[in-house]
Amino acid sequence: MEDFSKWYHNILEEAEIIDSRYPIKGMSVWLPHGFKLRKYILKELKELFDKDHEEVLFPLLVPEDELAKEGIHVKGFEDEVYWVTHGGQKELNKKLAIRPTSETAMYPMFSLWVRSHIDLPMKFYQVVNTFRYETKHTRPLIRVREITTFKEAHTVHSNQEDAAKQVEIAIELYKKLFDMLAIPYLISKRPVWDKFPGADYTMAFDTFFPDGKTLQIGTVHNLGQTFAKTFDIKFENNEGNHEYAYQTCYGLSDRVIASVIAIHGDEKGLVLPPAIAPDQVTIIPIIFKDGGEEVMAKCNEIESSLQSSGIRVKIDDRDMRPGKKFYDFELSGCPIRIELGPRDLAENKAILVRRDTLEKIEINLEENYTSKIQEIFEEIAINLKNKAWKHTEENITHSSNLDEVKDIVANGKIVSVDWCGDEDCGKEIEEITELDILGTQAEEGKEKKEKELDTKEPNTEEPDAETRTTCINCKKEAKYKALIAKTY
RNA sequence: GGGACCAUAGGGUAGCUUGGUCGAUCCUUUGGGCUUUGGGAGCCUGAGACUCCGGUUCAAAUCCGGGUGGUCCCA
Repeated sequence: MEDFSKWYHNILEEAEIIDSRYPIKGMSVWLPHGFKLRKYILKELKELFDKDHEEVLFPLLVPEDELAKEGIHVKGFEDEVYWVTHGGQKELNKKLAIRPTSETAMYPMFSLWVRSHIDLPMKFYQVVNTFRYETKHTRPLIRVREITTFKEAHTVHSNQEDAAKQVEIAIELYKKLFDMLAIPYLISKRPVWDKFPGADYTMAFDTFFPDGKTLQIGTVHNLGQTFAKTFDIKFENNEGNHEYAYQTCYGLSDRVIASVIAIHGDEKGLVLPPAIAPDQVTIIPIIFKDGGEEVMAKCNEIESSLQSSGIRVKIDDRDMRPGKKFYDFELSGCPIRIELGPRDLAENKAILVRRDTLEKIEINLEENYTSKIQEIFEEIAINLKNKAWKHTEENITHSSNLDEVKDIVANGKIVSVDWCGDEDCGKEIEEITELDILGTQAEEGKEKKEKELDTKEPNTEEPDAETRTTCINCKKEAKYKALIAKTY
């Protein structure tokens, strides 16, 4: 893409996703079309989470003393917190923080709720807005001061293993969501210096943007007992002793929506996976002076037939020429359009065009076109996913020469390197390359290798020598595959 | 954290260097009317802007300072 930044700002406006002209830095207005897109993404997300989480809603404001309780955590956020200091003209005795995230709002309540191991696990989530006083350049839906769509889940467990397991469960949930959205992702364990403030460790999802940068689109944190100790979240175990609970939390934001737009969109406009498209089918009547009523009648018939199968349909009956409607259809990202004019009516057929390939398909209106359309939805979803993954995978390069890493990334790629895992060495790598280590993929790599070994003949020659690698920087034994990229 | 640049109708722009001829250009958008509809129609007739605050000056879209908002680059 020539100038991604320009394209991105443009499409947000033209496709009526948001209006970023709201006069406060980093805050925008969701427009009807964007709001619907957001709504259908949230619908899918909630369906996933409602299976074993409870949705709740906590207040926006957090008392100063609660926010300040967890030292490491507050340090990570203190420069970004908005404060409510006045009620009317009167200055408040206790300042109130506008949540930058809700740990400190929720956990004092968790302390009241958790009594016994029988209460555990507890799994909650909420979708709310949060506020962060970003000093860097803001970017609509990507770096904002009001995160309007912050999905945060918080779980409480009676032992370490369950918390660790929950991290894996959350990762699987996120995978499902991103697969549905056809968004490719790289999962890695964030370096210790880049984990969530207060967490034991952070697992992160990054996606690859058309401009060659990666964007963090989801994180899963194992909080261990840190917050439980700070907020006194204790339970009585089955031996009658009191123990601190183990916690996890994991979040998603507007960036998920940004990714759907940025990754699938093209020069003509949005391209949306059918599951979340505000309109799934647009019917465009081609009307001439004579015979307009018959055409409209047929369009209405198709509309109600599709609607009865649960498909979201719109008839574009605006008083304009069809060409303009075709362009609008392409801009909006609607997966399928159906053109119907007098010529088609005479033969009882219609022209169907799919947005992802712009391929024209003739459908016979006497046959079961509804199931045909469902099939095409499937194909579009698969096509978008394959295309996006292919693009991501093609842009990951392995390197064992630190000097070339910077250049490779400058060419818009992600580099995977072998790394020892040492903090000082890692920071040195970041300094030399002037880039970020996204994280390590030890687990995935190991799994892959095990699989490969399984399929090989049992007597292959010394796999140890093959798999032994040295750190790209310090040349000590490498324990991890680390990803290096230019990040947002 | 540091730096550069920018701000003119809903969107994109010309004008700014050298203050006056700006009653502000063009494209798009948009109200009304006629006509038209298989890829952004045409004609007629209307509508719509100098980011805010302060300064310099006889005179500011134009020069100066600040605020706000935006874009990009570097750490």
